[in-house]
Amino acid sequence: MKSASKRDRILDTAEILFAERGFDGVTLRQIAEGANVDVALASYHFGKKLDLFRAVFMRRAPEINSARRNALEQVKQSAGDKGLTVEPIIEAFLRPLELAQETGDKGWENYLALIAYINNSPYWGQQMMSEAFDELVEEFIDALREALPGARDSDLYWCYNNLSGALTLTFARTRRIDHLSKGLCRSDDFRAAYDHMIPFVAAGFREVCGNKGNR
Amino acid sequence: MKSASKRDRILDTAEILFAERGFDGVTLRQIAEGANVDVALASYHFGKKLDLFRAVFMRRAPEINSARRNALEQVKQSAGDKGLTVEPIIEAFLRPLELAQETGDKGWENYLALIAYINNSPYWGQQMMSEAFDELVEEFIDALREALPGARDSDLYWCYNNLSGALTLTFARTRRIDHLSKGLCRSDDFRAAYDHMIPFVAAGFREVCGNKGNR
DNA sequence: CATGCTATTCAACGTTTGTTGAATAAACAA
DNA sequence: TTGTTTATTCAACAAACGTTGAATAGCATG
Repeated sequence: MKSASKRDRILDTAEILFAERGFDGVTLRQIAEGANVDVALASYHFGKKLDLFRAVFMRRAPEINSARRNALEQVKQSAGDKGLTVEPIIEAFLRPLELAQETGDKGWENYLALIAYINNSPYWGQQMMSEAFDELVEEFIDALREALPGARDSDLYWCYNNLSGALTLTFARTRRIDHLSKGLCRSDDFRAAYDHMIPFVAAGFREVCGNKGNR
Repeated sequence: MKSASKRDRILDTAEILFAERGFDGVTLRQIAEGANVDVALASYHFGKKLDLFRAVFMRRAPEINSARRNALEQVKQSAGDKGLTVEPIIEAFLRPLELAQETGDKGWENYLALIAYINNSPYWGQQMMSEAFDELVEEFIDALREALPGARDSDLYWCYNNLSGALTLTFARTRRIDHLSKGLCRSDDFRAAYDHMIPFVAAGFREVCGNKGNR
């Protein structure tokens, strides 16, 4: 991170700090200090503090979307004319995030923690979330509708809400499960988190959205 | 809220604002203004800002715990020697919160939104969460272990994590599902949220924690 | 009424905040 | 080389921050 441009170092540091402490919990001076840069430089490159936050948020969103889109496309092709099933769709939605978290690039871990922060903040940020991700989410819900014929739309959306919540808490890596399980589970064991989340969520969709025969 | 003591008005207003904007997003002066009270009064009653936050957080926790404990006790008695099953346990864990949100007392809605905020904040608050709720959570996990004989402990904890995430997002009432579903679902329709969450989560537990025959 | 205790306000403190305009350095074009 | 644009620092601003100590009011108990 030392060799990156100062502009990028500001983004990287802001990503870390915003993810940890939220928008209001971080000062521009802390970001500047972490990036080894003058305070005024953040304003020069990004404008207001909120604009910097937005830049951090939008930087990695396209990469997530394209990874997910590719995975979904592959699931559709594999299914062929046998028809779509629930679990592979859920997997296509979730696994790209696990892979991002497992790259060893701490930036991705921080970014997803930032998403967790925003996704649970009612006051602001929802517009950013929708702008960045909703279009592709709709495509996944379309696929699930196809895999669960006869499902009510409202049921599908409520199930997606449950999925989103479970995923978000995993992003946050709060270490609460570490404490609760007395070390048996670790918040940063992404493999385990997703391996449990995927069948859990898939079973929930099948239960709530009918189609109980087709398992 | 006008007739309540100034001390209580501070707590009520702080509850609203902390839930909306988080600890760092709220100033003592905003709280004082909302409560129609001098700034210094918050410090007089509660000490530091963090102590006020803690007071807000701890105020309603016991009531949740006792409501949940009663519900769990009733489930155990109803089960008798037929043995515990998953869904009633989940229901005992969740329904008391729906009831709290449906009392019409906005304070409960705000309080639970505050919980959502803390539960997804990695930086701090986890100690408060554990202190307030973990003891009873353990009792619920014990009950689930009994209902799912042969389940691995780690599986139970990961499933609880999924449950906790889904519940938390419901607390937050971010209105994102409203937007996504084009008004078909509403974040403040608690009945619908819990009616979908309970079977969803129960199915997830059964799927992941084995015991697939006993449905 | 006087006394003591709690609740509340007032005024102010030393910091820290986000942001800006001018000054300087670096990179690049002609 | 110049001149121009971009990147970066410097210094400073007014505003807002949490917190405190002293002053005032309310309200009991004696």
